[in-house]
Parts: sequence; structure tokens; C-alpha cells
Amino acid sequence: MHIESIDEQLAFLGKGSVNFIEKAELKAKLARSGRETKPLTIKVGFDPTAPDIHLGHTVVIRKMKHFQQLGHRVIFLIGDFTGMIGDPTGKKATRPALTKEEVQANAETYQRQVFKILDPVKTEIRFNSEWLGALGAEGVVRLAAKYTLARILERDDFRKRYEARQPIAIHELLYPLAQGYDSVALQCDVELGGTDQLFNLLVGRDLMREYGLEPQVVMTMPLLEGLDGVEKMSKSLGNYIGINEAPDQIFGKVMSISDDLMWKYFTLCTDLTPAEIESRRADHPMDAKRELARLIIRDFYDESAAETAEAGFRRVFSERQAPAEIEEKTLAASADPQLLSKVIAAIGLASANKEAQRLIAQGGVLVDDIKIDNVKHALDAGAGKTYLVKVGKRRFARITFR
RNA sequence: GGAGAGUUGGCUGAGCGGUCAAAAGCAGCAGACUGUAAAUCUGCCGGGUUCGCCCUACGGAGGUUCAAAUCCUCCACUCUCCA
Repeated sequence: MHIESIDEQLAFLGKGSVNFIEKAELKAKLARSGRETKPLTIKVGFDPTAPDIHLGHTVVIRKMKHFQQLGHRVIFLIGDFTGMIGDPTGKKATRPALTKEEVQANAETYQRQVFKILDPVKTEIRFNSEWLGALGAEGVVRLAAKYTLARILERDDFRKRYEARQPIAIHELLYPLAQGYDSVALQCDVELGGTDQLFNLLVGRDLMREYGLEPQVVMTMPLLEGLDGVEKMSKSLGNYIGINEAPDQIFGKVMSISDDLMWKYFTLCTDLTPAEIESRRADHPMDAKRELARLIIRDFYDESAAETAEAGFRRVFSERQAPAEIEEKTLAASADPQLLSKVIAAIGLASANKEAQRLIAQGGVLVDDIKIDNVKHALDAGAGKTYLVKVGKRRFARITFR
């Protein structure tokens, strides 16, 4: 991709961003890069412990791609050293240190997923233990000497935890410094991150100045709310759309986000221009959302996968039919009838017998398309008997007694 | 080293001897409605059960009591103040 004017490049790169510090500096860097035909170095850090990439991660990764499209060099930095600290924005401060093998395995998982979006040729994968590990105790002390406690406590979550009398371990204070030092070591031109990373990214600027380098430009991207529409998308909250998930799963999950939130997904999870997104607002919300789901699936699979997923969705939810492929389950046959609730629990359509009873009582269970609301309903479990069981709107199984 | 405060279900957060499987909110699940797994409304939301009850649960271990999330002792962890 080639965009002639630097102002157009700036607009392209800035799409969707929240903080952009300083735009003028990036403009100068872009101009110089063009003059000297020397690509800029863009860094983004990733946690080595969670190699399952979801749509939330792709917001920043997509931005990395935009820089690549303009010919710049992107560093996918795996924070194997900082991972020992664990970014304190989370609740759990300290995480177990990973072994070299685990880090390596996670890195490979990352690569498999991340190259669905990024250009492998223009991507460099690095590990920050390379330079942070080499720092040693003395180096850490020297690095720590470059910052003050007051400045560290400017960070919002540190300040809040401090004021709320919540524990802050000393090593957590080193996290921003370590991350900032990454920028020094790599001599970054730009660092990208979520808005929650703003402080850490700015520390990188400060440290680069301290080390006599041109400070990096900092750009932050909004955090993407998950399926619940409230919390940030994360694996631990279970409100995520994983890029490795099956297309029909992705389709259904996208359709479950609220009409309001859909526009944010359009902005952050597709490459449509702001004008193109605006024009979608005239569409029926359901049609717009279907297109969004297709676009997202196409990024990670292809057009035909997107179409198949959409057809499956229409079949199950619009037409209320059983999906084309249904999981087959086999249970041991018995001369005695088997309680439906126990059967449902046994094949995993409910977590427990109690839960299955609840679902039946609430009218959420269909056997062979007939609603069963009697908790004591039992199935004839003779050999060869087979049933199509539907629990809720989207859990199906075909059970056969053998 | 001393003095005090605190630790409740996935999360936030009430309860402070029985009526507590534990208020409320969030998240989750189901139903109705629909335009979709949107929105809204309603219900459910530890497990087992011969549906009588039984078991597990309020940081951990003991104890007092007919009865403890609630009282006592010790332990662990966190915070505050003093030194």
C-alpha cells in the first residue's frame, strides 16, 4: 500500500486511536523515514502467558498491520521477562515464572495466530529477557535510579490501589521501567498499546530521553468490550471471541453483541473506512451485524467460511431448525427408562442434574422437537433408541442408546 | 517490635448468634417477545435426593453454644498508625 501525502498517512494510522503523543513527532518521523527510505520501528508488547489471541488483541495487531502496509518494521515483543512481574493493571500481581520451553511454545502459538493478520516478512519477534535478563542487579538499580516514586504513583491504578490501601509489591513498580527500557533497547520510533498502557508507554518516552535517544511516539487504542458489552474482552471473563474459534462460533458471538457496541467493532475490528462505516448505519442493524460477522470471519478464514457460518446461523436462529451437523452421543442402553435430566447432564448439555432439571422446568428442553417440561420425564433407553435433544437455543445433541 | 482494621458465592458488596445456600448490583442461564445469541420484560442462578430431607460453602484449624458467616483461641494473608 502506498499513500502519497504524509497527512493522509497520519490520518490512516490514527484511525480509531485514543492517545496520539505526539502527532507532530510522528509526522516528522514519517517525513524523515520517507527521505532516507528507512522504515520506522514499531513496538508492541505481549504477555507470554496468554497465547490465545482474541478479537480484543487484534485491535492493536490491526494497527501494527497498518504500519506494515506503509512499509514500516514491526516488532512483536514477547514480554517473557516482564511476564515474571505481571502487569499490575490486573488483579493478581505476581504470576509464576514460565520456563524457557513454555515461553517458546507460547511464542510459536502466537506466531501461528498473529500471522493471520500480520505480514510475516515485516514482523520481527523478540523476547525482552534478551536485554532485561542481561541487565543484572546492578543494571536494575541504575535503571530504577532514573525514576521517582512520585512519578510512578502518578499511574492511575497504582494511585488508586495505594489510596484504597491495597497491596502493591515493590517489584510491580519496576514493571513500567522494564517495559520502558524495552523501548530504549530497541530504539523504537513508535509504541502501540491499549489505553490501559498509556502510563507504561509514556515511561518509555521518558527513559529514552534519559538515555539520550529520540523519544518514541505513543499511540493507544481503545479497549474492546467483550460480549457482555461491559467488561474488557478477556479470556478469564469468558466474554471473548477467539480468532482460532470455529467460524460458526464467531458468527454467533458477533451476532450477540449489542446493536450499540457493533459500531465500535466495525471501527476497531475491520478495515472499513470511517465513511464506509457511517454508510452502514442506514442498513437494518441485523444486516449490518451480519456483515460485520462475515468481515471478521473472512480475516481469519475466508469468504466461503463466512458464508457457511452465516447460513448455519440463519438456519438455527432465524428458522429455528437443527444445525446441519449435530454432535452424536452414545449412552449405554438399559431396560429401565432413564431420567431425561440425568441424560442431559451425562452428555454434557448441562453441568449437573440439578441444572438439567432447572432447564426442563423452565421449558428450555426439546426432545424430537417436542417441549418437555416435566422434570421427571424419562426416556425409553432400549438399545437402538435415538433422540434429538435441544437445550436452550443453541445446544443440540443426538443421543443413541446402545 | 507495638496497637488497631480487615479476609463473604465468578466479580462488586450487605449481613455481625437462629427466620442465611447467605441482601443488592454485575456477569451467566432459560422463557416470552422480536430484527439476531440486539433491546425489553419475567423467571432461574452450589450439589445430591426415595422430593421427607441430606451434604458442601462465608481465609485455615480448633473451641463455646441446643444453634456460628456472625462469639472465643491460634495460624495465614492484607491494610493503617506508632516505633
